[in-house]
Amino acid sequence: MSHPTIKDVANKSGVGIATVSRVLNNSSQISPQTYEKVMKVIKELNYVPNATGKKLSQNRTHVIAVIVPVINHPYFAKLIEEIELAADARGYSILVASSQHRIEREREILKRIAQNEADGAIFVTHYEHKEEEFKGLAIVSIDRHLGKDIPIVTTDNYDATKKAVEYLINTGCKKIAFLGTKPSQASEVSLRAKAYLDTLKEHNLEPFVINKIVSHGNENEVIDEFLNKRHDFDGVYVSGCILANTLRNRLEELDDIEIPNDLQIISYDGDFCLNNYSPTTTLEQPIKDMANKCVELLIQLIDEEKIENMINSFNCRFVKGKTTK
Amino acid sequence: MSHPTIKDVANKSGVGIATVSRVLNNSSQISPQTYEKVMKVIKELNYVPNATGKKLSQNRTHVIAVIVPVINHPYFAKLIEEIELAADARGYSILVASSQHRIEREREILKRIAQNEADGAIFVTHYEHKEEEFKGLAIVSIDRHLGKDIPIVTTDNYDATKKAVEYLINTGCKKIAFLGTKPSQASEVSLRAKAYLDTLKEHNLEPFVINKIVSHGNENEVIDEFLNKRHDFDGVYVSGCILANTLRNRLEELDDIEIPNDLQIISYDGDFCLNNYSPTTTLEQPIKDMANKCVELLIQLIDEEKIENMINSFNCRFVKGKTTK
DNA sequence: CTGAAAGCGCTTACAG
DNA sequence: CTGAAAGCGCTTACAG
Repeated sequence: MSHPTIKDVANKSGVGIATVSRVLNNSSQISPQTYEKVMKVIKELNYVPNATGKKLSQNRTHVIAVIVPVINHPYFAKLIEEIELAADARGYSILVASSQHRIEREREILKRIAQNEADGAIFVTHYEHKEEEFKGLAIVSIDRHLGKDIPIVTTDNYDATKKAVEYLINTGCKKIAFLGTKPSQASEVSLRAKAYLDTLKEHNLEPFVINKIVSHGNENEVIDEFLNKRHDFDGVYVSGCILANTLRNRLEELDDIEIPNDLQIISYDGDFCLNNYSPTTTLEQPIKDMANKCVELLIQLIDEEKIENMINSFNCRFVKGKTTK
Repeated sequence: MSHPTIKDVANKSGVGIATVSRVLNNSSQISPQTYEKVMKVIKELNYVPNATGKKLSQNRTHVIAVIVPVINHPYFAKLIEEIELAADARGYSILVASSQHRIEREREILKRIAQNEADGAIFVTHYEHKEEEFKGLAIVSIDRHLGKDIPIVTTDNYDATKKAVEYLINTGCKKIAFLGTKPSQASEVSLRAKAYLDTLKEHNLEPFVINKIVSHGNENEVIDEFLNKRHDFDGVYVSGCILANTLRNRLEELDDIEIPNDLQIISYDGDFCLNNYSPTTTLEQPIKDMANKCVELLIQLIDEEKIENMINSFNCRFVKGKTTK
């Protein structure tokens, strides 16, 4: 027999399949003799339990879906990695799917969850969904308010940004730009632009905002616009890691601007440009903690436990790099 | 009823469950009246078939596992993304797991496949496995020879490298270094160093190799060693994208070397440093084609079809950037 | 401590 | 074209 089943083990051990199941799961007291006997046969037969049978009988897949716009993006890749580790530690596997910025793909994936491909999902979306699309599904959202029953994990976009902008001001910046790739839907991320505007207003400085809806891969559009309109900025707040890296690379080409003396840069997200020797000053999202929280919340949802906080905001860490004074 | 089953649909439609199943799968001729009747009830009940039931009865999960050393690495993130798209196009979902450079984790994941969490796996490993560990599993390997029954997808490491080194020589380089993060096990990747050595020998040039076993995140060790020992190199072949990016960032700090005039650089993999305006000259792996081939081969294996070629080597594309003359 | 039986939600010969 | 029944490989009350 190529793939022995629990029945084969039971027969060969001379016990019932229920007993084999109990041995496998340590689910109740088993006499030592029985235990040994069954274990021996399991080894002899090289028996491996079939997860699908278990899933069906338990109505639980122990799979978490992770839905992101794209996989090949340093922030999402890191997020997926940390979610995988957190999930694995709790006995869950992850199913990864990318929406590729297409809402129909997101719907397709949500459907798979309704079909019990996974017990629930951690969802990063930039699209508008009706709350009813999530009905009956266990979902945790990152950065987006998706509905009142859907917990959200995010960062202190407003406070961290305010602190960053104040840092630029305190180190002498007079003319500070905001560069961002605007989310297409209302998201916590929008608070970054708000914090920037509020802070500049408090200090009587004139704002300059470029905040475009742009897909990953086209970040240069934002930078182009900035470089074209650039007058005499001495500070720039950049709303994401790719933008920051793109900006830095572009400025290096120009050769006439020295960082941080002529221009200071602070980015959101963290520094993913792999440049250990000249890191960007950044508001680093605690991705590992966020991933852990996502998994924890999702499993609570799956287990129908009560969720304490529907909004879970993590503090970014201000990490001084070489792009600020 | 919160989650109607096929039985509920059958009862309400006044047909047998087999008929509902046939409607769902278009698996045989159905009278139009029956079809309409059943479809109507499916909609009324908002019925969604349960994938686990299907998996158990068909003994097929339609899930592919992707096992990589780390997820948060531009090459692997891109690979995962392309595999997901290729798999999705064929009706498969992907389960992603990272070994985190630990062989025990790889074994854990292989076990999950034996447990039918997935129908098979696309496997990138740097570790030594016994061929019997893969027995009975549908596995496709990238870059590594894992056993005679395991198809492998790779690139023309030798030829592409030879061409790159010759390019450096033809553009005037006299002293060319090889920088690499050596795979800990025999892998097609090792052919890069061989090609480098052979080519230098042919041209009577003296080789200089730094090829260390180094995990992702510690690529600086290689670069450090190179910068310390650096004498008067005018060319460097770098065996991977992270190394290339690290090297370039480090050299920028030094300020006394102009690229490509003083030093030319060519890397393997492709250019993942997100620097559109000053890309690295690179031997770009056709990751999309490779991903497609992996999925195609794996599904053939799962379907127990005959595999034509056990070794599938793709040609890298020489992409001229700004780091060579 | 243990076993027989029902059940999880599907698919698929088989018979009609 | 359709239905009853067996089967996929487990778990879990229930009874002992």
